[in-house]
Amino acid sequence: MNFPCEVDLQEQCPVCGDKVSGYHYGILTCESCKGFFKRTVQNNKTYVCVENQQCKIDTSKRKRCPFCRFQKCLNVGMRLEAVRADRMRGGRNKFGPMYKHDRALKQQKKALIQARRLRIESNQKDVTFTSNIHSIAILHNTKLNPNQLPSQPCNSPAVLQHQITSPTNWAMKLENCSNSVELAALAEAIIGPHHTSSRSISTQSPRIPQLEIEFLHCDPHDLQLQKNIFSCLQQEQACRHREPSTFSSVYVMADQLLCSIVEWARTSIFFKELKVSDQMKLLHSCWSELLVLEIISRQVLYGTDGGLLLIITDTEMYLFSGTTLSCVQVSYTLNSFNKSLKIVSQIVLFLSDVKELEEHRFVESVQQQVEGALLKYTLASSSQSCNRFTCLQLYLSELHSLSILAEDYLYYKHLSGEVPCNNLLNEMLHAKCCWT
DNA sequence: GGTCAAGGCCAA
DNA sequence: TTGGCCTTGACC
Repeated sequence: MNFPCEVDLQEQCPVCGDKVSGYHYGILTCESCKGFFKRTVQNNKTYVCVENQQCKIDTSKRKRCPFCRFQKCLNVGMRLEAVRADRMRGGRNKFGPMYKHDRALKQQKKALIQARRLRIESNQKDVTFTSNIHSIAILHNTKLNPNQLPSQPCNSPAVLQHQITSPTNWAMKLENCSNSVELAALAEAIIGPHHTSSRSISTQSPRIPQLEIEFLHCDPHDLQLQKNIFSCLQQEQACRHREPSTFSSVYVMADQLLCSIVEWARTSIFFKELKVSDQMKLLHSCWSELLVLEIISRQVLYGTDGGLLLIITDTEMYLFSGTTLSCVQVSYTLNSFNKSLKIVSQIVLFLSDVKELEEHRFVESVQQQVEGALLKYTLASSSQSCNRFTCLQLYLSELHSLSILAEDYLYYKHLSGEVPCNNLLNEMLHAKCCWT
């Protein structure tokens, strides 16, 4: 992952990049842009751009074009209604709770970055890979097989060989895709063409373990996803000349879910506006969180009673009950938010603290808009919305922890070569391998 | 009483 | 006109 050596705690004004002095008119800005926005609104000023209305605004050029500066103020989220018509001084306005939640979220974000950095440092200090590996499994009334726990050190010849013969670079292909159709074509190229249109899944597909069938039935509306998964499983069976193992089946499903997540992201509001390079950086940073959220969401929406459970364990088998409990809590909490799950996904997508984004200010303003949207949704949907909003933020932290466990386990499987080849999940894990 | 986001003031 | 600093006052 792309982590800077030092997290920049000094906020920059999203309009001009100057030092932020506090919340002003809805967002964090510098004193200069605060004053500029206030004067413009209070005095009903109108400006004209002598260029093409796309002037660059930074600390040195912000005085040159007030038109573009004011447009940028509005674009990054400064609120006209926060300027008081009666010019009353002092006091608080209606944005107070929003500022409070935004601060809490930023604090949480910093804590997450810190935790992630500590974890990476901890991983780097470990001599063997098995000392801190965690396991993730999708179970259905079964227990984890102790044999599934890692036993191979990461610097073994087999692992090194696997790293050398890594799959083709999916990221480069993604960069060349300009729309969802091309992306779907790429996904098909990665997983192989599916022939389910002329065949009956029930008669022609490989023998799939019961738990995977139940998993597929979790989302009866997602037929295309089911077809893709069956197609991949058929291909996996043909390649290995035997039935896919339970783990391979789960891996294929996770990979296909990941493909659908990427497709959703690339066509979603805000994200599609970003440059492809920024899209890739964000996705590389949060794919595992989105994947875990997707799995939990499907569990909540389609299989809450006696269905599949996402269970996280440590290497010590008997320690997993506590984490399991928290995972179930996440599910039930998210259940009450099921209509806003895509907003939650947007938060995860844009919450990633990725440095060196070309459009980092746009991403920051989107973060605020998405958080605002979720707050509005919770305010409109429940009298206890403030508690729910705070709760959700806490569970986002839990989601992040779960995703780290999932990544670790899949990463180990990736290194040990136990996974199906040539897929998106492998590419993400291979990228992780290069970054850490 | 402290905090902090409003508006106001004024030198450059 | 700008932008740094000051004053104000609701909220905690």
